[in-house]
Amino acid sequence: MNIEEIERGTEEIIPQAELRARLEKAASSGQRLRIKAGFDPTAKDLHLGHTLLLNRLRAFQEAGHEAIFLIGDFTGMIGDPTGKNETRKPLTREQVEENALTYKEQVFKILDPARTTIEFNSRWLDTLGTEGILKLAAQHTVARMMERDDFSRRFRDNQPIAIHEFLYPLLQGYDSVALKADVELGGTDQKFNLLVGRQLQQSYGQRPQCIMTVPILEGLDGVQKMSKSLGNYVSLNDSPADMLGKIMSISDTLMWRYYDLLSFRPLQEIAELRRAVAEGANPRDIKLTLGEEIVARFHGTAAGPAARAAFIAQFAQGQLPENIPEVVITVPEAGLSLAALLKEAGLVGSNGEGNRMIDQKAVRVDQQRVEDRALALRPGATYLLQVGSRRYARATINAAKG
RNA sequence: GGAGAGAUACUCAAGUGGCCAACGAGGGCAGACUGUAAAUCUGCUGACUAACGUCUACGAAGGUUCGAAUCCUUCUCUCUCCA
Repeated sequence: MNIEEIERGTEEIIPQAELRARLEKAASSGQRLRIKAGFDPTAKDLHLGHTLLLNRLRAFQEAGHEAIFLIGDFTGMIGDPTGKNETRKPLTREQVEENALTYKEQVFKILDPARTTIEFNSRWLDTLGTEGILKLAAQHTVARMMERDDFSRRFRDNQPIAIHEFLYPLLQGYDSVALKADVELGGTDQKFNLLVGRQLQQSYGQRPQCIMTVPILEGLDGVQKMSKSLGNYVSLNDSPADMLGKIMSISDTLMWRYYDLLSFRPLQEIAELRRAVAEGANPRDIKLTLGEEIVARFHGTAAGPAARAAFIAQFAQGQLPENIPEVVITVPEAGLSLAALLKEAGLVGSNGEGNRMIDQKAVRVDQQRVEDRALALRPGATYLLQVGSRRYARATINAAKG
């Protein structure tokens, strides 16, 4: 067993000595530890930020332990208030179930199915009942709840805090009781909730879990955390080209952070890459290597080099991308302005935006820049439409038949 | 239960009868420069329109007015203080 591999990329382990002792004991006795990681099915698909946790889970699996992938279908209907400035909108049961399904499909891109148990916390929370809730709520005080940074901050800033939000950490902690978790993983923003789990297990007569936190991955902007709602994320469902493109758009500084947190390369190898850049290697190429590794992880080993080659062809050599969407546009007799065509082709959201893009020299037709709003495209032909450097469409224009 | 404050576009935030499609900042998009970098500079950022202009939008619904984000009424939601 390799403790370094398990602890790699973690932010904090509480208590570290105990975790190591448990791991060693388990290794010698052949016991499988129960490693819990909970996911709130609030988003439809997972992004790279989630994978930090999955990578840790996988590391535990490789050491022979059991990963419990907990889908918070019940708690998802509350919405974890962590890190939010405001109360989250609750999800309906249908939404939660739909999202949970897509989760299942995605996690096995990283996890080993043979050593994974998928759980839904509605299994025990549905039947907890009012009495159970009261008993649970009696285990914690308002003062301790207010220790949590986002609660105290919201309170101080006169932001509303609903009572049910206090229940969230308790229910999450109760999950650990129900699952008899040995270790729970979470982002650093989960530390409070994870600690509540420790305390609750003790209250319910169990050995408290060890907790392990992983850093919050910064999004593509390099400032805010990666999240779907901020739009700065790389989805595991993104196409290879998108995935690589998004990684290429990050800053050089952020690239190293991504290397540290996302790459599976040995730390020594990463240090060598840093040295290469310091000695004059183009950071772009190093970034491509990172992107290639990530693409290969989620789309298969062949996809990585393919995406890299396509990227170089399109952006370094200025060739057209593959897979340009094809659209057929039927033009009414009165004709359509170029802006309207762009809208029909799905490249801009409105005619006004289309005209703005033309004014801003962002529009190309058949690779020729267009600055004239009144340019008319003749029906009966196919044109390559382009807005900016990323939006392409091949539009076949037909005249309406009278 | 009582008293007071507040709700403005993706976010923060100015505007207290016409000059408001709404100052400013952030974000986003585009252009220049590049490595699709980052940083920087410039422009744009409700819809329809070639344009004049029209429509929709300042928590919701009514009302006053030639004219309302702005005034009045009711409602919804939030916060503060007191109980």
